[in-house]
Amino acid sequence: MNRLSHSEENYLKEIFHLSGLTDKRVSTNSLASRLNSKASSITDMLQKLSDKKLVKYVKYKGCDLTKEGERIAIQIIRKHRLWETFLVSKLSFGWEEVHDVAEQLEHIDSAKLIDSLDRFLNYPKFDPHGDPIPDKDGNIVYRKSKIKLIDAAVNSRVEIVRVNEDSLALLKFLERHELTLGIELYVLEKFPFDDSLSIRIVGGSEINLSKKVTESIAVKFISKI
Amino acid sequence: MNRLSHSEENYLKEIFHLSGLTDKRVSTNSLASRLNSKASSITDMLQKLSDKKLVKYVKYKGCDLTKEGERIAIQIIRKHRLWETFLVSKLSFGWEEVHDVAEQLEHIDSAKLIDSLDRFLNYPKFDPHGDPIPDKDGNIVYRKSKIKLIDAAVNSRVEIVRVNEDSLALLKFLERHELTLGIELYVLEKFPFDDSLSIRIVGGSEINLSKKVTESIAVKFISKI
DNA sequence: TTAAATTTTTAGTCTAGTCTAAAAAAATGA
DNA sequence: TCATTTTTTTAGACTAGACTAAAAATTTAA
Ligand SMILES: [Mn+2]
Ligand SMILES: [Mn+2]
Ligand SMILES: [Mn+2]
Ligand SMILES: [Mn+2]
Repeated sequence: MNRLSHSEENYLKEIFHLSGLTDKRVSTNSLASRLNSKASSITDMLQKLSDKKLVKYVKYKGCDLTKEGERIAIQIIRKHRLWETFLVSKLSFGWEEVHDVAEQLEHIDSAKLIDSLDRFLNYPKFDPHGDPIPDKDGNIVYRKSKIKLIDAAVNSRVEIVRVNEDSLALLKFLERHELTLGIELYVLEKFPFDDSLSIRIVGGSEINLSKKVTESIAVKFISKI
Repeated sequence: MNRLSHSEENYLKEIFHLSGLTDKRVSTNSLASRLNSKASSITDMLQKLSDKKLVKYVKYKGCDLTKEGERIAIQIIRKHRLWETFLVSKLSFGWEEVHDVAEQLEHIDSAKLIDSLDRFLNYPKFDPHGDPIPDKDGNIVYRKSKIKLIDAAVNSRVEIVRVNEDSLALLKFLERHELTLGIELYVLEKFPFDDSLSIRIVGGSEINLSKKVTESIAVKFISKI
């Protein structure tokens, strides 16, 4: 297979992410908004990727990845997450600073480089936001029994295992309030009025979190309190 | 200044290298052959870079860099050489494996990344081939009193301080014969017939080196023997 | 000094990736 | 159901960066 352009790689990656969420066909418009481009551009590219047998595309019916397309998408995600991990753990970047650089680094084409980096980092399983890092062969081990904080039961003790990396502002907010990976929380009370949630950081202070925040944090259950 | 394309950055870098050698105007054809493209493409790009005030271009008279063009070229070279150093010293790449990957990595746009990398590597002065690494401000400290092996005097002891990285085959040849940076040699005899040169590695074996090889190695004088 | 060779530029074409505007298909809902 | 709205595709245009072929300028050398 010929080398793909950055643009083609970004399409494959985004199709993977979108179809992972819904586990079905990805619409032209949803891609357009994620890729910050116009629907007509998406249609063009889907036709090209379809010719290359990387996506299954049916006019007016959206697309999904072929086996080969998925393989490539996963390798790009692997690179993205390994680079993010490198930036945080070796170069002392903050977790809110790594995504944009990783968007560039993920397109570097060298199997030897990425496998050496993986070894250098000691084969990390998760990136700085708690997302799983696919291995060399494309296997992804998803964390089992992980729920959104918004769905956690009142009076439970939980640990933050993953945050949504899409928003810079969210990551800064979380950092500011010490809501980082591995931190444990008590879920105190839910407020139906605005769907906010009060938590207490174990050994720390009480905070009221908005729906927008509690939807973006994933936790694992530790115990009842 | 707007972000430059990979192609524009490669032009600037190559103009810098070519004008460094001759310290005068760079011809269209010399650029074409170094960049593996056609003279007409070079002309187009030079006109564009001239509009952007990155090169001084006079029709039919070649070009050279403006202050700003040179500044950018040096930053790209800094990135290239820091990445090569990273690959060799942290990821155990061989010195013949790093150039192609660095050609990609040099275009990653993040001042924070490159300055962190510099610190992580402990501010290296030279890359794996012995070329100087420009600092953050673009200062380049060239090694003083460095001569080509071909010009070294018979009966002198010298140390290898730099090799030409352009040819993969050369780097492999040198590796194979233990002719790496820091290695010391006795210059034994010159053979006018084919301009070859016999050397002995200090504590090692005698080797006859072709003109092509001795032109591509730079050494520093240690002592008479 | 001028004719021939070489180098460089111009003119025109191509592809990738994007866009806008218009047309067509699909989904919605009264 | 069928008219309206929404989504998607097509048609046509643009830009960056490359190419080939032909024209123009420069250099070489007889
Ligand atoms: Mn990311
Ligand atoms: Mn991440
Ligand atoms: Mn190099
Ligand atoms: Mn080098």
